[in-house]
Amino acid sequence: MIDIKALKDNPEYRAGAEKKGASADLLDELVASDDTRRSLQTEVETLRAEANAAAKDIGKADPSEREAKIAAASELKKTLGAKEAVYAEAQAKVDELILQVPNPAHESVPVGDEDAYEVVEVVGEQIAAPPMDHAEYGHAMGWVDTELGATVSGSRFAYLKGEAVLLELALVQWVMAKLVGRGFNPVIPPVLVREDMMVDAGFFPTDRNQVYDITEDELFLIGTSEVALAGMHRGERFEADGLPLRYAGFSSCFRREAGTYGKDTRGIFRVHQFDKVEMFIWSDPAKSWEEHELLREIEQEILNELGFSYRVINVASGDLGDPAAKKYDCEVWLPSEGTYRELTSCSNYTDYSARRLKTRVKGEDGTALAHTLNGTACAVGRTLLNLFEHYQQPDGSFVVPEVLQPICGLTTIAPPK
RNA sequence: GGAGAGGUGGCCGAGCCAGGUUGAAGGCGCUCCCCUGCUAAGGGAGUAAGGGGUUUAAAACCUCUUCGUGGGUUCAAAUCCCACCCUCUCCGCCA
Repeated sequence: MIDIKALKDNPEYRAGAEKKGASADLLDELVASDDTRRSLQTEVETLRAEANAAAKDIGKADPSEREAKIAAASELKKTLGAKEAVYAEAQAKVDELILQVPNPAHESVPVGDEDAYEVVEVVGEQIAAPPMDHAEYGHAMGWVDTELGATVSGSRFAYLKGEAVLLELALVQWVMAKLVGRGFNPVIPPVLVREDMMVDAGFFPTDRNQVYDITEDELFLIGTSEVALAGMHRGERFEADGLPLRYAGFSSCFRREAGTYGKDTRGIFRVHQFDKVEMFIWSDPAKSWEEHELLREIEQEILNELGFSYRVINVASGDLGDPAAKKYDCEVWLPSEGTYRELTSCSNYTDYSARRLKTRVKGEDGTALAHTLNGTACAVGRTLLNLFEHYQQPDGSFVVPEVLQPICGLTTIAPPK
């Protein structure tokens, strides 16, 4: 949720929202309806103050005067009720409009649609495709069984088997240890959450059709542990010197992938269920941009140590999504497709999410909304399939990345028979 | 799943049965001041959050909302009624 006051008073803030595609008409209408709302609020509150005073007066009044005073107060209540109805309408109008306004983009975000991204850094070479693409290789090695997954659960589900499981566990262990070393608190959150949590985390109503709904129990499967991590400090007020708070959540993630029929159908690139280590930071508003760079640095360090070729892009304003003021995507070179594909990303939501979560920071100049940031440390499934291509040898054998070897106890894995 | 108890300010905890000077006693903590050679102890004052308005250099002031959440009754609700959520204890079941 955005800051209406800033929208009204701060031209830069407004420009940032327009950069994200919010129309001038929408913004004008929001500001105007908020003005109306506030003047109605004053009227309602004045009436309410009168009614409160009248009620107190009755409590103190002599019994003989009570009846007349009660009658008068009763009339006042009717007037108040009518005004309240008008106010409620004005409030509803503002609520409806404000949810349509995205978090203003940071000044460093390139303006434009999806293709207007800015390449921040390119690491490694665009290596040639190995004999088998990730899907073929996963199947040949007996690591990924999408057919069985489809039989048991439907399309976009898979069984992960054999050494791939050991690789996954090693990846998670390695990444978690790294994050703990960076001051992150490890968390395994619930994967089922209530509706209000989905709303507060900013996923409902916009992404409702992407989320699995457990109707019977009124619970929803999270698409990322970000949802549950955001819930850890709802309504709290931090001391500024207690920040930043950094969490590393590990969970399975569930996505309906509605509207992606025919897209990325090979292997486990796009599946309904995958595991992910997610970073989440509660920051002092004054320091969130430093934290954002930290997230990028960690993501790059992970990619570097896994030996991937990749590039980092500064995502363009039109492709940011509502909550992010700025987002970096780390796209790994996928040789079989001859292109860079997104593996991790990190965003600064500034106060957009915290406003709904009501999470504040008490600092020297009073309280302010906290800033929240999140970033992928390791999307396990996609990392694995990138490893399948980067570490596949010409003879079909697989060399385990050095950093994972001591954890999973494997060095090379024999080619498929 | 069955039975019971309970959710009040940063924390503990009264108030609820008998609705009205209770935004909430008391205590702890915290802040400031006094006292004290240091420390400890003692004395005094202050101390909820959020929204809106007026004004200011800053402050101050007015007002609304909030006693788990959402409704209801009433001139008036922490207090009465309804629904929901959560926590705890006991029983049952169970990785």
